Amino acid sequence: MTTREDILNAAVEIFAEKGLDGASVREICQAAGTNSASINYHFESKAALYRDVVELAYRSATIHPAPMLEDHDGNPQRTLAAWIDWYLHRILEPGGDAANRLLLRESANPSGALDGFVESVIYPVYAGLERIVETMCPTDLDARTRHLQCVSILGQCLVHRVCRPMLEKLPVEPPIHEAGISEIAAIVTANALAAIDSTRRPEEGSR
Amino acid sequence: MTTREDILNAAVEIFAEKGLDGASVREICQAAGTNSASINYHFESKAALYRDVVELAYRSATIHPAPMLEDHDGNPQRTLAAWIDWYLHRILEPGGDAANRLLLRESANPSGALDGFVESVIYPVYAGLERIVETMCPTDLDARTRHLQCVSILGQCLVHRVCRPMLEKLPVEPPIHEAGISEIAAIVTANALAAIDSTRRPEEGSR
DNA sequence: GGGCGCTTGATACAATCGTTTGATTCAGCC
DNA sequence: GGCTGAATCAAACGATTGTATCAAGCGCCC
Repeated sequence: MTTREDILNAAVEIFAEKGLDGASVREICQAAGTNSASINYHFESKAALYRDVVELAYRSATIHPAPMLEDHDGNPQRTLAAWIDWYLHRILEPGGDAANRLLLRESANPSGALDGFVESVIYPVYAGLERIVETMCPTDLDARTRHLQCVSILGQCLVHRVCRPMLEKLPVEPPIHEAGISEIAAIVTANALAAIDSTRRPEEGSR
Repeated sequence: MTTREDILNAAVEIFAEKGLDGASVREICQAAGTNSASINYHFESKAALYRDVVELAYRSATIHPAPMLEDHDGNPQRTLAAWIDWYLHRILEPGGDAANRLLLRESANPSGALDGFVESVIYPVYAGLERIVETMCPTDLDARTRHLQCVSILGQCLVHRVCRPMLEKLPVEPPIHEAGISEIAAIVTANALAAIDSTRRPEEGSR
C-alpha cells in the first residue's frame, strides 16, 4: 500500500529530472526505500510505472483550473494576465511539481509511451489560451496568425522552463534564471498585450 | 581518413535524434559501416566523439554570421528583423537539420560533456541579440528587463523547434507546424518591436 | 622484399540495465 | 497452532553498455 505510493512519489521526481531512459529502476527503488524488484511486483514493468506516473502527474497538475473569461467578468486583458500567471506558476513553481516538469518533458519530447497525450492533456490548455486571445483580436484576423500569437505567448513562458539549463549558464548580470515568476509574468503579459494590440493596427512598419 | 568522417557524419544524425546517452557506440559504428572499436581509436572515447560532433555541428551552423547593426547602417529595427530571420533559419532550416537539432538539444539539455559550451557557443549569439535590443530600449531600462525581453524573443523562436513534436500534434486548423519560416519571422519581429516599443511607454496598463 | 606504422577487425571485459527467481517474512483466518 | 496468500528481500539472469586488448591487414619507404 504505502510502498506503491512511495515508488510513485520517488519516480515522479526522478523521471522528471532524467526522463524515462535516464532514470534507472534501482535508483527509483533506492529513493523509495524499497527493493529493486518491487517495481515489477507493484507495476507490470518500468514502462507501466512511467505511464502511471504521468497519469498521476496529469491529474495532480489539473487541480487548479486555468483562468477563463468567466472568472474575470469577461475582461480579456485581465483574463490573459491571469492565464499567463497561472501557466508560469504551473510550469515554473519550484518546490512544486515535479509532475509539471515531467509533463513538460513529455510534451517537448514525447517518449511515445503516451499516445494521445497531447490531444487530451496539452490541447485543452492551448484551447483555453486561444479562446482568450481570440476575443482580443480583430475578427478578420486569419486563424494561422492567431495560432502563432498563442504559440508566441507559450514560447515566452516555456523558454524559462525548457531552456533553463542554458539560461542558468548565460554569463549576464543579473542572472536571468533568478528572475521571479511575477517578474516574468509581467513582461510576458505586457508583450502579449502589445503584440495583440499591434494586430489591430496592421502594417505599422518601423515604429 | 574516410572512416573518421563516416563516423562523424553518422554520429551527428544519431546524436541529434537520441542524445548522448540514448545513442550507442555500436549503433553509430554500424551506421558508419565500421567496427565498434574504431570510435575509441579515432576518438578518445564516446564523450570525446560527442564533443567533436558538437564542435563540428557548431562550425557548420556558423557559416552565416549573425546580422549586426553595422550590416544595416546602424538601423536597429531592420537589424532586429534580419537577426530574427537569421536565427529562425538557423534553428528551423530543414536541410542542415541534424547539426541544428543537436545544438538545440545540447542547449536545452546540456549533457555536461561540454563545459563552457554555453559560454563559447550560445552566449555570443545571445550577446548579438542583446546588443541590438539594447540600442532600441530606453537607456534607463534596467538590465533584467532587457534580458527578459531578449529571452522572450528567443523563446518565441525556440518554441517552434523545441516544442515541435507538441505543435505537430495540436489539433488546430490550419496546422501550426506548417507555418513557413518567413511567416513566423514576420510575427516574431512585429511582436518584438511592439514589445520593445512598449518599454518606452511604461505602465501603460490595460490598452 | 622486409620491416614499420597506421588502421581495422573480432573478441573479451567489467559495469549497468530491466527483469525474474525463489526464499523469507508477516498478517489474517479457520 | 497451522495454514494461506500477499509483500519484501537478496541474488542472479541475460542483454546491452562503453572500453580495452591483441592479432591481422594495409600502404609505404628504405
